Amino acid sequence: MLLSASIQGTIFANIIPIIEHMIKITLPDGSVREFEKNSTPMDVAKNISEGFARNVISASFNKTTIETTTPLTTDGALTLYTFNDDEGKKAFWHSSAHVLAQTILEFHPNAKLTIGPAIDNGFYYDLDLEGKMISEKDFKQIETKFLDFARGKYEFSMRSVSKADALTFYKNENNTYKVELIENLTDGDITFCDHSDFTDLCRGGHIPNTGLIKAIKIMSVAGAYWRGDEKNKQLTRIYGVSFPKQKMLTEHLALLEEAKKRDHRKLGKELELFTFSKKVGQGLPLWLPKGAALRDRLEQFLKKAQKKAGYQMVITPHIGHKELYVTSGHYEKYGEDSFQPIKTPNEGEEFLLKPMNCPHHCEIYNSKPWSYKDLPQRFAEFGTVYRYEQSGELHGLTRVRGFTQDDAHIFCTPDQLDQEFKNVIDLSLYVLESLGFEKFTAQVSIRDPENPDKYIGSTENWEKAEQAIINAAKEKGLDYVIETGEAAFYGPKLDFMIKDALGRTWQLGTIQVDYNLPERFDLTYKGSDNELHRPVMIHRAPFGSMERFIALLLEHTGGNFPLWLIPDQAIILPISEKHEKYAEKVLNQLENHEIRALVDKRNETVGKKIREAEMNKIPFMLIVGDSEKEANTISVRRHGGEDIGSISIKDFSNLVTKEINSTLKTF
RNA sequence: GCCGAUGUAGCUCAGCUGGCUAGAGCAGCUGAUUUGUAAUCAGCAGGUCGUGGGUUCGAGUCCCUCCAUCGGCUCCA
Repeated sequence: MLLSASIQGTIFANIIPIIEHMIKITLPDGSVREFEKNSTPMDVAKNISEGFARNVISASFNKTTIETTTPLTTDGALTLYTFNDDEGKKAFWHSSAHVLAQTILEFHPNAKLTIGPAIDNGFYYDLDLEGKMISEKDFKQIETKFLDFARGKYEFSMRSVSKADALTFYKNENNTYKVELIENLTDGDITFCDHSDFTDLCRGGHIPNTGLIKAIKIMSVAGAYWRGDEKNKQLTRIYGVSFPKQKMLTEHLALLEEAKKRDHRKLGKELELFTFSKKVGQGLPLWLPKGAALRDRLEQFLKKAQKKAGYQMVITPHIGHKELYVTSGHYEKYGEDSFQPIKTPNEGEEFLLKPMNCPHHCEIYNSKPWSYKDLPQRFAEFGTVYRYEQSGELHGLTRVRGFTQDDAHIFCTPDQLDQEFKNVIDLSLYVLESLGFEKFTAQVSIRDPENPDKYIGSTENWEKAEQAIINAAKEKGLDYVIETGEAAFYGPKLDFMIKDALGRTWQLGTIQVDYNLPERFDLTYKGSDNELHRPVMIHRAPFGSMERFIALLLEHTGGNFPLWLIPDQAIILPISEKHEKYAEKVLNQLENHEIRALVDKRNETVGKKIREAEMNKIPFMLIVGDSEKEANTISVRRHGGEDIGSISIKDFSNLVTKEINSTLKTF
């Protein structure tokens, strides 16, 4: 559309004598201004104000990204972006990727360029260095050279190139990657971007010139497969981030440092929640007493809600006969990449460490005949499963080889599916809300229609399942995105995605609709028509896994867990040895009020005890000395320093209860 | 698994281009101190420098193997 409009413009300009012609530009605030035809977004910006124009780095016209130098030839809606806008950042970082590629070519003239997009927090460029490598030692000189180029204030300019010319250009460079990209493009849609003596295949969206980039930091170098496919060659990916001001880079790096303090691996160690041991094995978390207690509290919380929601707890073994997983289809799909089967010494029977609970729950369902009147049946289990994750994929508690799912499987009639699914959404939202997760995205994962052999089951059932999920998400008013090709092999799913301290997205809760396992396990129920019918199955885990959920909760709260969940709610700090007895008495009374507390009896100053209680993130410090003993009170200091003053234990208990009730609602 | 980096005391870190018995703070232990809202003082103890090889007169330091961890890629039932 845009292209044809500009071609038209060119034709008119060439054929018809230039007539003064005005166009109407609508700005985001709704105001309309008139400009001469062929004015650029930068002209518009200057018309608004010179100061503003200096900050404008990118633009979109009728919702299509254009250059700030692109002549406007028709009436339309124009949005101008600065670095403060996401669009502006995107243009800034995308442009930076061009300069990065130019810089790398200085050091490695034979490097083959591939792609270099802007990402959420910077940009990267993938190059084939043909055996050469780049390591952290090279970053400094890359940054220096980059800034040299940036200071050249080279303008970015776009030009259309015919498919044939584009192919010739990159064939001459022996760049098979670009050739492959161009071959998939339509002739007429191909554009190159030039700046300085550097040229790249590019669809556009740049800042006016390189001089706007004042600060650059090469963040890391990594291997990345061409087109994201493991079978392809691994390229060198260089990550960077750039800014229009040095100060912004400094602040950005400081922010990253801050985020590292919330890393669950660091906090988990500091707060003595969990640990790992090389001897036990990588990816196999060991829960310490405080962590285990916290985890148990989370489990009790969910069990209580689940009981109300009509779930029943079941328990299944940690291993299962290989045939079980052959039946479910998991063995075919994942068997090769799993921990290999355990063989019994005499019979040679093969067992697998349980990689998921669903097949076990199917067999529970199969343990007796069901009537439609019995459904839905909801079997829940905190089931520990083991999966062989490749060593490089392990990550703290978020990606492990042994973990516990807060799993449940709902077996219902097709008629009950919608309601059951919506009930699960309610439960999932209740869980997220109770733990203070406000920012999350709901992701609907559906099949990839181009890869049908990745999935089992009939197209008809898949369509039903996908529709059921989308309907439920809509009806519940979830803000959801649809991801094609992200479904499980047996069914589509709705996942709740949460970001960690560094902005990486993780899947927590999940709800999946499954028509396939019921087929494979031949699950049935007797309908009102006295015929056997197939139930539908919902797999769901509101936490996802205890491990990952607690990891994300740690990063979100920075270790300041909700009061109802935190391991130690209060610590009693006797001023000296002679107040120990009173401290014990206070502890006893707190226990009667079901407040989790401990006494710091060490021979240390109060100052030191407070310091350590602060670092241990204990919400309340209860200082007891002569005056408290006298008045039968406690002096309450809140984590962070707030002095609540000297109050009775009953008042303190009320305070704690009130605070807990404000965050923890009943389901 | 692949690319890049890291691995020194329980924790956080120092140890320059290879050169005396490997250092510090915190934690621990012992003693003194009996303390009022973010670190009381002193002493002691603690390390086959991730593992196994190699180069060298000599290796925490250089090279290789493996293991683990970190940042990515791929994968994620």
